[in-house]
Amino acid sequence: MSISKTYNPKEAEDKWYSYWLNKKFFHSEPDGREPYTIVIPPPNVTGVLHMGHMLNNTIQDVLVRRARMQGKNACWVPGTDHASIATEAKVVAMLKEQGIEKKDLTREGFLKHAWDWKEKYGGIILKQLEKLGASCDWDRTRFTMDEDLSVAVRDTFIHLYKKGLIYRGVRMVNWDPKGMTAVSDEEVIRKEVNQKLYYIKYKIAEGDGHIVIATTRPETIMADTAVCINPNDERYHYLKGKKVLVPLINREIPVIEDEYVEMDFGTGCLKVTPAHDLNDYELGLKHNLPVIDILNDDGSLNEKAEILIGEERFSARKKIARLLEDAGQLEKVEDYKSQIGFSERTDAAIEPKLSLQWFVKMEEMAKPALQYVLEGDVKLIPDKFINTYRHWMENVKDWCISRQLWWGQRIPAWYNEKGEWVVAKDREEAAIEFRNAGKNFTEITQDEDVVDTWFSSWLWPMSVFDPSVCGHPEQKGNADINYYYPTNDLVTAPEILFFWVARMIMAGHEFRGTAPFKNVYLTGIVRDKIGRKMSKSLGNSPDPIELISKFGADGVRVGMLLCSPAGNDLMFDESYCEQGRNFANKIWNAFRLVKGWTVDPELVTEACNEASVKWFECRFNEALTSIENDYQQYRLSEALMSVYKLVWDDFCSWYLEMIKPAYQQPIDQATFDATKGFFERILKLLHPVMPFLTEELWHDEVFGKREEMDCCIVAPYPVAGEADAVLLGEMEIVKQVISEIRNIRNSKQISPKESLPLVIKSNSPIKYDDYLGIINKLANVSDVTFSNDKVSGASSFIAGRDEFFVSLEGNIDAEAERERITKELEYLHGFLKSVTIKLSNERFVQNAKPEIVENERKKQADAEAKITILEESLKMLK
RNA sequence: GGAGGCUUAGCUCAGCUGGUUCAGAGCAUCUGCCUUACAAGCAGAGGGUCACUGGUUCGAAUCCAGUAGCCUCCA
Repeated sequence: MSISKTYNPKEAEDKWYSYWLNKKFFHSEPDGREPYTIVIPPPNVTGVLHMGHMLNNTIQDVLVRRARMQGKNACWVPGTDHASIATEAKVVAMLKEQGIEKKDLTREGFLKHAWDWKEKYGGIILKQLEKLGASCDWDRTRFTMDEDLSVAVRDTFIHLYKKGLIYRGVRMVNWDPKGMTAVSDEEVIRKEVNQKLYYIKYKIAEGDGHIVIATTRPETIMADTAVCINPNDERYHYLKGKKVLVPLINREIPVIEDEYVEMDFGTGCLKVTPAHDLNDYELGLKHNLPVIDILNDDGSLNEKAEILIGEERFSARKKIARLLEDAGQLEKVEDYKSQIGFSERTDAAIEPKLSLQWFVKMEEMAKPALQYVLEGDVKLIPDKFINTYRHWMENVKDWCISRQLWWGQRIPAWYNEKGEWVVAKDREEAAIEFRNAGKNFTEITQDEDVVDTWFSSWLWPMSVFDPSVCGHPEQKGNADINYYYPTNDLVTAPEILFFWVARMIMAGHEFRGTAPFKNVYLTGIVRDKIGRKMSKSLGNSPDPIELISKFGADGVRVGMLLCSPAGNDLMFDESYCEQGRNFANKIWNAFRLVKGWTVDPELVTEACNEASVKWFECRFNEALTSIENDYQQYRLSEALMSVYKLVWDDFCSWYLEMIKPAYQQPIDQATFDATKGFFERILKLLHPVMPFLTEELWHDEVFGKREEMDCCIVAPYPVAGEADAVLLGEMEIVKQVISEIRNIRNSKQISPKESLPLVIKSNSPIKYDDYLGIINKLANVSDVTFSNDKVSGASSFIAGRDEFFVSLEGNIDAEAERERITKELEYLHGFLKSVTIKLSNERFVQNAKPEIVENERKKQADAEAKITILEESLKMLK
């Protein structure tokens, strides 16, 4: 093994990742052990690794590795989703660069390009995950458009259609004019935008005068089919029953009344445009208004607009404003802020549009899905998300699942020439369905649209194991799904709680009768250190792969976890990774120290080494208990911090210093063996977080020859044993003594090489003899003597109930000493007073729990004892 | 506009069912150290009116109400 002064991660990372792969440690097959399963939230196949993935996958890997070491049959299933809009957009853009227009291609031709693209660029992200150390079962890698997963989607569609849970209808949908497809509510991102509010004059038909209407969308006036006033609005009573003329095109439209109109917004008059606004659409339905759709699918104006035909909607807006102004029908323009929806995938402003689409009824499916969470069968971590989950599930809207795209699973609906349809798995079945329904046909055509990507990913926890159960609740399923499902933990972002997590629960319930996972760990959003969301456009996101090469995968993993409380956003900063790298280096060097020792088998184990070993054993158990507790509550960052302190402070700074032999001196066998044992346990404890470093050290010859399969990745995870509280307490006092002596040395500028005489006046049962070696080694004392008297002219301090005196050459500064003691006395008197007041309060003694009162009495006694000691010391100084 | 959350040291966060003079951790800062594992280090130190105002209680960072500021989701 190299004796380099610093840990070099690169070498270890490549070496051990391929070793693990070769030995199939990541691969899982059902067996008699308890399973532990995670399915990866499938990243977008077009995606590249970003900080959100780093966080998310680090957490999953920690959970999986720990479960594996605990002897469970751990299985982490990786894969990607086909991201229909995003991928199609990328492929379209790529083709355009090559001078090919999508519209010139057939569906098959386009799909061939898309698959080529996917084979070439897709799945980069999975390769990147390997660099992070992700222990996914790569043999199980799935893609949402795999043949059998696509069949699952098709059969699910058919099943839900037959059950009456899928329907086709004309509804107002979110139209993405750039992607030329409908998108679901969840794919619309609302942003506040600076807009203008145009005040437009509408002439009153048959009479004089006009009314003024405020709108942000003047380009839609040609689609107006009414003007609406509030019936309680006295200003407009004169308009009742009248008609007005749409400016520029002079079409007559009625004035209607509805309390929906807010009297104090704008002018109190609302133009009603049922084709281009959701609320207007509903108003239109209520008042039986016609619908005039003036927009093409790409967002340009069509012939129904009568003017500006072919003009794109935003340039049309500007032109209309000018036309209105020229016609004297634009009263004024105001600045106005409002929320506008944008397509998550293309960032185009969403156009509310009426169209014929396929929908999933959500209400019925939402009910059981809500129950799982409310009853705790699915735990959300942290649980503050339960409220939002409930709110969404109780107000759920139907899910628009059709997409006007080619990349995805085609909707299994078939039409005859009359436009009548059946739902069936293929053309032959469709023909049978038509015949059964008594409908004629000469030709059958399949629906041109595909289903939403989420309509495949909601099946993910089932389809990765046995796609054939999707759409077939009667199917028992194969051995895999019966073993791995339901999975244990899902790690994902809160922003997809509804459109993914909730729907997976629905699908799981529908086809397996259980929720697909037991715990959902919701990570925060990764922000930069000034709190901005990391994004490509801001350029504030570090490249994860560069981070790994800079700090090592282990360092980055530590860095991610250090700043990631569950459910809270994290302010990421590279310095966390630096801290992780430094930690790795610390462990590396501790190992170098131990490795460098020579053992003398003849050497008798000294009492102080024995005490040190006993102490660290207890300390390890104590820490492990608290670490386990943290893990159980998914407090990963705290678990890591406890490990960090156990290793750095307790093991390196205290334990190793306690047992470290003098320069070039040998160590005794028992202490050395114990230390090696501790080191192994520490490596195991660290492995889930720092897999590479720990595996590297695990195989060092210091531990003897390892069998081929004897690897840290599968080493049994430590189990906490007893921690002797008395011993732990005593060592705390010993450590305090050492610190005090170091302090005296520090403040008096005495070199560490100069040993100091120590007198102990012990008032407690602690047997300092056992610890003298330790004190001597760490504080460099000589001539330790026990005494029943105080030592005058010495620096003194109290640890526990015992007094310690360090005589210094030359006189001590009596004045300073007096001041120090006086200060401490002041504090103790104050402390004692507060305790005494408490204890003399009858209501406290009566109401407080007995153990708390008892504790107060102990505090009182301790304080009194200390005060006595200090007062005596003070007298001696005078 | 509706719902929820947050506010503790310079920064990022702990603080479980109120109970040590309870105010904590890590990082950063400051002071000494090249002490043969580690300067990516060692030994120490300083730093906070627990957002604000009231209330409940023997006792409040912790429970309740209101105020302010920030964030998220929904309309």
